Amino acid sequence: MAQLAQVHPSIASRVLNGDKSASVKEETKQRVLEAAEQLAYRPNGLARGLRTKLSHCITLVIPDLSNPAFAEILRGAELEARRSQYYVLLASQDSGPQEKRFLRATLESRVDGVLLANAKVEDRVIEELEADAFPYVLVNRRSHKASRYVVGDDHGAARIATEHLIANGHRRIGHLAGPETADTATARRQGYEDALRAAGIKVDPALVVCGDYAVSSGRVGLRRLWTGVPRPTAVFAASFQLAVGALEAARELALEVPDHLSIVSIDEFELAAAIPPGLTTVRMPLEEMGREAVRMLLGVVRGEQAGGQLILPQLELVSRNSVGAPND
Amino acid sequence: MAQLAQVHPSIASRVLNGDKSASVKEETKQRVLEAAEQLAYRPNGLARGLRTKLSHCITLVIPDLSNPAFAEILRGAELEARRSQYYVLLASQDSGPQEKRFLRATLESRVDGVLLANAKVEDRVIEELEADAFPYVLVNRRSHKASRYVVGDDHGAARIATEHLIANGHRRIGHLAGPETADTATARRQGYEDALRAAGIKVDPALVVCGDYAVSSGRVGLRRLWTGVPRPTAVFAASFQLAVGALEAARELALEVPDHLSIVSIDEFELAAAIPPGLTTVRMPLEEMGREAVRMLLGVVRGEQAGGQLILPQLELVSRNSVGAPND
DNA sequence: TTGAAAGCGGTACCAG
DNA sequence: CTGGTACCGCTTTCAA
Repeated sequence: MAQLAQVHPSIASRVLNGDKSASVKEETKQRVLEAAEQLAYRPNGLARGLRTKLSHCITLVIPDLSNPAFAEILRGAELEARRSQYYVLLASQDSGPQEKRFLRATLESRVDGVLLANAKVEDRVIEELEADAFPYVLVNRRSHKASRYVVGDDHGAARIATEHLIANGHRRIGHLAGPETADTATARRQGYEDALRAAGIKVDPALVVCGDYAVSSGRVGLRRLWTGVPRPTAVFAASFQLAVGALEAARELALEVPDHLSIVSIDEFELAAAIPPGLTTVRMPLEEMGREAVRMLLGVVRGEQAGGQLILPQLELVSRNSVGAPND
Repeated sequence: MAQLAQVHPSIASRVLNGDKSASVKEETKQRVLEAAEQLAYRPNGLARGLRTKLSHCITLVIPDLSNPAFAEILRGAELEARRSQYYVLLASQDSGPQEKRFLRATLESRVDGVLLANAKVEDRVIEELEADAFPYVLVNRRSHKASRYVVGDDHGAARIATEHLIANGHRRIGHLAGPETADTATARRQGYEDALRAAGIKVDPALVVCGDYAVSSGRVGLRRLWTGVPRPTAVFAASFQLAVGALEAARELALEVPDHLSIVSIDEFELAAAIPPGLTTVRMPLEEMGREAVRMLLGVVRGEQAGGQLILPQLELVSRNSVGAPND
């Protein structure tokens, strides 16, 4: 490349990197640019990375690819990364002994930073990252150990969902909660409880079932709620999958939704419309979370920004047909 | 690292890479190993890659993350890559002007190979890859231009689906086909037609609606089919999303499934059980496709294998409640 | 304004 | 068996 332009490699480097401080004769610059164009020249990323200590890659750790919420986050992350000429290296956590494993890439200095997306990250891992001062950002997960995270407004979303039920006249509102280990789940539960209290409704622990975010949890959860006392007239599900499971159980129980039971959930997907009778949801800004997390991470990598806690406010109630008035 | 063990870096390298041909005194070897352990030493991947010309990364190009089928493929790919100490770099095609763009990584010699997963890859791209002798494998997509691909048995799956309908007594079977530009779609259509012919049923083009693989296509497609002549008693949808759309339309049309209309589709997901009345599907080995594609790709990278065409045979009819006898 | 040289952190191929 | 050395392809500093 350099020889085609008949210049020294260092000059080529300066030109191609748009080094402002370097002064290069206009004619020479042109020669370089033309040569580069002609050869469709692309500098070797590894060599460059070796020299500059920047790999231009980040890792995204994701617990479960089949969860559409993570697909959204991933998409946002990839979009934003690309805008900054960064690549996203994927580490799905189900691919073996977690722990250090997914940090291998960081240890090999293959990546400039890590995004931890609601992974069941051990606090220990965060501490280590923190101790090494290695750039990382939590996505969709808070932690008091972590100095940087990007999350949605889980509390607010849960409030909106619950208030929607209350506005429709419900008083005995059940909650299919996510795992107690997930702070998204606890925040949503908080929001649910706060909405009830704000409406002067007593919070009844018997109306809350904890499980994980999976479809099967929603199924058994709803059965439990339905056979319990008091029996709810509406249910707020902490995740799309939980709602799907609940709907499934309702069907098995021959319950009409929303006539016998109303259901709302968090996280909006195209499929929510497809499942009869059409699931009412609260949209969380998942893609935006991915974007913002990358933005924050790259800010840290570039040393422009120490990071911080970002709570994305955008919420939207997507009203369909799974909510109606209580029937008793 | 080398200095802790008090050996020359080259020795350390030999030991750590388990170079068989090199002879190293047992004691020295131990010293190196201990030092490496103690420092939790990980060689710099970039430096190593620069030297060995192997980045230990591959790119996976995916058209659309929100399609669960690709999530499955991705998962398989990631699993298999990890087994071979490889990293997967993600390039979702919706992230901007495609074309060369997603090949940037290859041009920067950041990756050792590319997986093209049913991307709407221009033939030109394939030709280029071929011309450069750059390792690549098509996944879930055939092309006569391509010397290597891994696909499922689309034709067979379509046959199984259609035959299932026939076995249930249907004769007027409609088909919601995928885009004519996708060879998976054409293969499925072929399978559908062949199954009909094998059963002595005349193929009627009026019973086939082409669209894309999206939910909305399924909705308008089913409406078209239902209002057309002849009116089908059953429909074979070429994708899960198409089936979802069809189910949606059926609901709008107040059709009972399967009483008024039977539906089968290809691609098995957990959600298929969740959508009333429970969608009967034919499972395609998506995860396996991802795995095998990576396997093939790495074989090529290592020069052990020229590649070839791999058609994964595993198919499975997952019978639920969306298929019944025709009602007329 | 340009050229030369060093070096990022390894690996590979020598000679000792 | 071990140590030296060159070099992968680029950036950066310094001298010309």
